[in-house]
Amino acid sequence: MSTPPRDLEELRARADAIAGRALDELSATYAIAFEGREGATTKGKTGELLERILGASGGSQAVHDFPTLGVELKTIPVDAAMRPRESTYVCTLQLAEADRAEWSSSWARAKLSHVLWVPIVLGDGPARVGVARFWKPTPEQESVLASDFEDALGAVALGGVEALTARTGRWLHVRPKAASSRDRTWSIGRDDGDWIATVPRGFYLRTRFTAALLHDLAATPE
Amino acid sequence: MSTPPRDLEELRARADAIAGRALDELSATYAIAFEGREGATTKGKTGELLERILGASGGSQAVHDFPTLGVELKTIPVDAAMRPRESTYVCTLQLAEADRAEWSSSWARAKLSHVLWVPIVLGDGPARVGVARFWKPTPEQESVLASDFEDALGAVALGGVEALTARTGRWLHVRPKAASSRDRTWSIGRDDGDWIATVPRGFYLRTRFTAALLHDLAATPE
DNA sequence: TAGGATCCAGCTTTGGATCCTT
DNA sequence: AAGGATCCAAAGCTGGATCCTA
Repeated sequence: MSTPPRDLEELRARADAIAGRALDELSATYAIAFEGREGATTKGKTGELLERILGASGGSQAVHDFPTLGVELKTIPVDAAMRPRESTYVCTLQLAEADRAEWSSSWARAKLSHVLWVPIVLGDGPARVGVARFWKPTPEQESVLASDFEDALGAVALGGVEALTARTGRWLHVRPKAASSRDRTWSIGRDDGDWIATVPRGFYLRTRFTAALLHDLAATPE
Repeated sequence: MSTPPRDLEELRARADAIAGRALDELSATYAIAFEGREGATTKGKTGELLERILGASGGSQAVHDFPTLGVELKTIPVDAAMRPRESTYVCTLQLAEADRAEWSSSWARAKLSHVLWVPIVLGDGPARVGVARFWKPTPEQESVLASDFEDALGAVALGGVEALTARTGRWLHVRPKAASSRDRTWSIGRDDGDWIATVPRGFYLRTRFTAALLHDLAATPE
């Protein structure tokens, strides 16, 4: 809908311009279809609406939402106290390449290196856009994320994909990511080097991490 | 049943002697009545059994279990991983004296100053005695306990007993302690200085504290 | 009433399952 | 298959209620 923002300031200005607006009002203003069923924010629709309003590229390629700025857009549903209700999807885990992957060159790291967090405030009234904030991980934050990432891949390398559960990882963890649990992709299994069909997985940020992050960002001047 | 132990070494030796023994076997050996209903460890019975086996004074007076040693006995039910299932009772909160109480002279502090923790391991088989360990709070631990204690009494002093909930306190917190919620004792209420009838309360150590504590003790040589 | 504690309904968190679009 | 995520049953935790004995 919108053209890509030329720079960070333009992106920030666009985000500021929609802070406080209700989602259904925005979809009408920008003439973008947006129907939640029964008033619930529906799966993925909000993210796509904000992408189009802010001028993100969209599409399924493995590039940033704002390629020229290297910035990723994340809409995050929060309650009135700015606390997220859910974990946040980061990207797919390439199980077939788990033995070769490294944090430093990973798509997860690239995505998380610069994020524009756009809270979607779900309170008593209609869902509204909150105050957006840019974030880059501090060295301390990144070292935890890196260690979580490597723990996950290490688990697959050592014990096969069955050894990797959603319990692994302090802030970044791995969960199924598929339309159905019958979906399958290929991974290394437990029995030495055999390949097995297994459900696809994705990386997610735990709620306790994004909750602390949003809290910190709200307490910090821009 | 047993005479009081003469010193800490004798107490330790008695505790070591029963480590690994099943509770019903011990009750038979020592000829002390002990019936759980349906195999569950029943309220208070286990503590009383261990008191008698180890030679604690028993009774309801506000003195240590081993008065000459200044040691308190705490039986604590744990799972196979030495994780407690429940919070641990410390002592009654004297609501009527809440405005004058201080940690340094409190019965809570005296009780917690030297504890013999006796795990009761509840796993697949019958309930068994685990490896007992002595504990004295480190200065860091005690400062948290002191601050929890003072937060609790401060809440009563400022806002009345209604302001004090089980949410107050990081490690040490306050909960009802009565045979029934109709039981009553006297406390300061919210409406300035009025005394109101309210349910009696006790201090408890939260499970997350005793879990960390047992974990640390198990990892530490004697 | 104090001491020995556990019980258990309800709320919260966890983590596997699922939905839609390109 | 990748990207945008939320759904929701079951496990875990919290904290008020309760049981027994002296």
